[in-house]
Amino acid sequence: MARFQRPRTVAEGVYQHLRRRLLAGELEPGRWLREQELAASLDVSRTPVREAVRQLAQEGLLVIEANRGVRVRGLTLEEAVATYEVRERLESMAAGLAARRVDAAARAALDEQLAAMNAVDPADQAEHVRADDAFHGLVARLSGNPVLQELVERLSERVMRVKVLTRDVNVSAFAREQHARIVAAIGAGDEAAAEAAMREHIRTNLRIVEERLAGAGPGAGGEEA
Amino acid sequence: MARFQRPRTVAEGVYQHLRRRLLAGELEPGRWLREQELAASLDVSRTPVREAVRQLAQEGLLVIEANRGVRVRGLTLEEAVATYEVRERLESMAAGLAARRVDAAARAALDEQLAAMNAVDPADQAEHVRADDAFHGLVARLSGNPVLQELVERLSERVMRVKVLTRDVNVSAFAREQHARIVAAIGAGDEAAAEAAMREHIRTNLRIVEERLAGAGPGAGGEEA
DNA sequence: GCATTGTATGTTGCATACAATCTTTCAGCA
DNA sequence: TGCTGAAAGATTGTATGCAACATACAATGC
Repeated sequence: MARFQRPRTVAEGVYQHLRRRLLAGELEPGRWLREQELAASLDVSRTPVREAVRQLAQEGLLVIEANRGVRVRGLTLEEAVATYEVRERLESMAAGLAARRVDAAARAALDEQLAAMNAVDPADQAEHVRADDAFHGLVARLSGNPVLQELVERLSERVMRVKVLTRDVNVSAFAREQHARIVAAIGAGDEAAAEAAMREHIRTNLRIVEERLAGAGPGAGGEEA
Repeated sequence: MARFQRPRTVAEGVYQHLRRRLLAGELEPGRWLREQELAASLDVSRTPVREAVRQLAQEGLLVIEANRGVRVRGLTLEEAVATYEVRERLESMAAGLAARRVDAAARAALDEQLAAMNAVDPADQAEHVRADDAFHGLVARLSGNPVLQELVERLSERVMRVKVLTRDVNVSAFAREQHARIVAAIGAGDEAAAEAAMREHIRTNLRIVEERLAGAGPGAGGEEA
């Protein structure tokens, strides 16, 4: 069928399609994906499918095994913890930089995003994950450091994956308060406070993820030899 | 001719070939690369060339322009500074973590790498860049955080590119002393000292890059609309 | 003279056919 | 019964042909 309107290229359409299904948790970890099958189901040839798959593999969502196929990548507890540890450093750095160079437009964007997050239907898990990701992406963008922004966005895919696999939506009033504190610190131009607020926020989330992953056992799985 | 021994796949061979030429500064920024021409010169088809080019583009070494071709990406001063700022955070984090979990094997590896760096022929610029990159990669690996390691390695390509384009080999005795200090701090298990030493080392390099890029004008260029 | 449109060209983007490689299975044999 | 090995099957990896797209330039109408 292949009805993607937005993307200019077929390969990009396939990429977005697969990425969406992966981040939604629709394709469970460990599952085999065959290029031929994907191509047939999307009514395109193997070539653009292959291109999309390679890109997703490089981003860490798929694992290519030589002459064997691609599998949906799982997440170990160690990997999730490692991701959050790096995230803590990068995003607190971004928050600090954003506070240093904040202006009226930045404040408006942050307030708007904050309002959008609070307006999300509490039952809509996927939408919450998306909104939270957009908030963190905005902070990264406001840092003014494009390299930092790129790395944060790259990690955000794994973060979304962690959230989906652990069902960590973190909709609590506590999370809202942390978000508000981050926005306030950045808006006030208080670099140290912004860094600290972001660090605390991510540490809180890490604790939640650790609890759920540890409680659920290996859970996500899919990383055998 | 296509004589690559190591890689198992042709696409990987093309990738390594192009990557090497790019990091060596052989392919100047702004230059157009045509798939057909590359394929013909390597005596392979366009398919693996295309795959390699896409990967290099995603890594930030090439820029794809729709239906027009790929260009070798240039580096602006802002981008170089942004890269080093992020690097400072990530690699100091890595040094600290490495110090926290250091053991005999790690000490041996660090000493060995340090000796290898000091043994490099001072005239061999490319070898110096490689050895320095290997040192930083080793520290990242010793951090024990695979996500951190991956990001550092990803940035290292741009770092090498910055070094080649600015001809920053930084062979000075000062740099050697900084490397030694980093190794000593990690070996002693002094987390704070290791972080500080790495931070200082990268800041020094940033200053050198800034001077050279600013002095040479836009220099590397190649980022027009 | 200027703007607009038509056309030529070079490049990527996609589809299909073929080759190489790995896994698995099953027959033969100790 | 367990083991070796070869052949078959399945999947990725590569090559090639064709179509679509973007740009540049010439032609035409205003």
